[in-house]
Amino acid sequence: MRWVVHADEDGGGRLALLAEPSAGGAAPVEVRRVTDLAAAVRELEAAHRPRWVWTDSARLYPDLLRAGVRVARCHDTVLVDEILAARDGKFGAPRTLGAAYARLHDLPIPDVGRMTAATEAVGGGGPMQGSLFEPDDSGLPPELDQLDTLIEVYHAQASQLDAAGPELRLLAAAESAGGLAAAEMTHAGLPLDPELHSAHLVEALGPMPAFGGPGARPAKLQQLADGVAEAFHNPALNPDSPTQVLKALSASGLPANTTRAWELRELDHPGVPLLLEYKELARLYTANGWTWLRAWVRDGRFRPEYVVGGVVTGRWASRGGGALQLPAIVRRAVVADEGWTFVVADAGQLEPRVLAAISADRGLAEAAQAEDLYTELGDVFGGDRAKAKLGLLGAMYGQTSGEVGPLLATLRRRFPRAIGFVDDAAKAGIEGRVVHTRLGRACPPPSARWRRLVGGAEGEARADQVRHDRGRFTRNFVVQGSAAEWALALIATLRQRLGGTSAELVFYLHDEVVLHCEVADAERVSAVVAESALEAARLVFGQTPVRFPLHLATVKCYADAK
DNA sequence: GAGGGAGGCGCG
DNA sequence: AAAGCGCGCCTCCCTC
Repeated sequence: MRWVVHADEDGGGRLALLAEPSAGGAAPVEVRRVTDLAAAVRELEAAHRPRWVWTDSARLYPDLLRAGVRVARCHDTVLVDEILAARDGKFGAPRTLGAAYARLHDLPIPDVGRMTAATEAVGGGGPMQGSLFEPDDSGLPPELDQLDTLIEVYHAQASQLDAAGPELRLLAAAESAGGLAAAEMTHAGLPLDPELHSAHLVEALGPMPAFGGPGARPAKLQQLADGVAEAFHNPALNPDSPTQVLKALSASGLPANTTRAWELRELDHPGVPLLLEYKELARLYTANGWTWLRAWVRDGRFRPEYVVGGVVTGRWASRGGGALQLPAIVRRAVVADEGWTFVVADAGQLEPRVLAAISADRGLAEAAQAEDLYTELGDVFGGDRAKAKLGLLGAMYGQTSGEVGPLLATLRRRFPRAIGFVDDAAKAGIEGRVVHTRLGRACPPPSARWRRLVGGAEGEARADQVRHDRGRFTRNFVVQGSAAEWALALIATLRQRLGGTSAELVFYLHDEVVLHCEVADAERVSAVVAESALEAARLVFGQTPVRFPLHLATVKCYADAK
């Protein structure tokens, strides 16, 4: 059963019941106008668990969640449109029904983007609007009925997915499930104790400065800054300024091309350790200090916004709060509620295992049956695990220099299909072709700038450079993107199977999920996660001997999971 | 004074 | 301009 949803601005909306595919016909069987959309969705969900067809979970679902309504399945039209558009070589359109409609009819893409929280906060909306909220930001021509148009676009997408085959249908369903999971995660929030984080900050930085603003530094940070200035005999030296630091280093006779930590560590000077410590703490202060805490943590929950498919490879991105870069020290303040615990699951060595699966390399697949793939691979390099890891990562990232070259030659000999697979992807990229993930997500075609540079107008070396840059990108795309599909399938399966437990998905980071559940449920939840991981592998890779072992931990504090 | 590129670093 | 992919977000610093 499929219900199409169009929401009004006032909590009501229209619902259209689609005919079963076997019955044929594109016209809805029934259309209802409701004044309380959340209540209507709740009722139909309880009675039928339909597949909901709507424009955009990111816009609609948070309101439903706030009203206490959850749904099992949906078709997210803008997410699916983005996948389909990518396969036509089109990227960067706004996530609106108008863009999907325009693409369907070969019209210019309307330039109506979603208003972000930030633009709303500063009173965006323009001088012509009577309210802060855009009444219609669909980007559709006003004469079109939005529900009818949504139905039309949905049918077109469904037939494109059917024509493309089961892999892409699976990707569309998983991406849509991801859209639901993302909204649910933001709704739930990651439990984070602000007092505890603040205490960690005081421990590292000293007390919070009484007055904010530029130049205000916590005590320990200021001491370090003073120490650096003194060591380089320059009282005015601002350690935040790479330009000034580089000058100071040079004045002290130290050879450095950049002020990056790895390069500074090579230098022998009393100011350098102070500078390194300063940089580390300054990073903490600016990225995850008290300002961050106040902006992003409310009522003991960190609530970032997730952008499903926000990375070209299909990985998620995030907006605000730096959710996908939470440093270890912040994780120390991520503590489960009283009587609750975290179940943290991360996939070990996901990308090389994915490579083994998508390339169907028997040798690598065999190694990928082991708990530690790199140790297993070490035999190839005389038992040297580090070499195995370096070589394989080099193969997936396109590294050729340094000691990786000879390792790669060995790997190529031993695992010809696996290395051949990424080599082929690199070759496609270099030649300006596109590559696809396991389930059919397409990488962007070369840009006009790329074609111009490859044309050679600016010199052979430059042309070579950009061609090989793209080769490394496509080489990695097939692996990273297929790994993202496994993770997406895990999320989709998990949220279906966690019903009946207290568990909620509260964080997701590329190859790692964090669930928050009652202590008594932890064992059962762990089992569900393990089963879901198996199911994800089956869904995405079919029959494969490759194992995707999970590292499972039940912990009170996120930082203890590692 | 807004905007954006560069440098830098956190995460996978 | 760190060998080697993908991001977000901070400050600095230059341009308009």
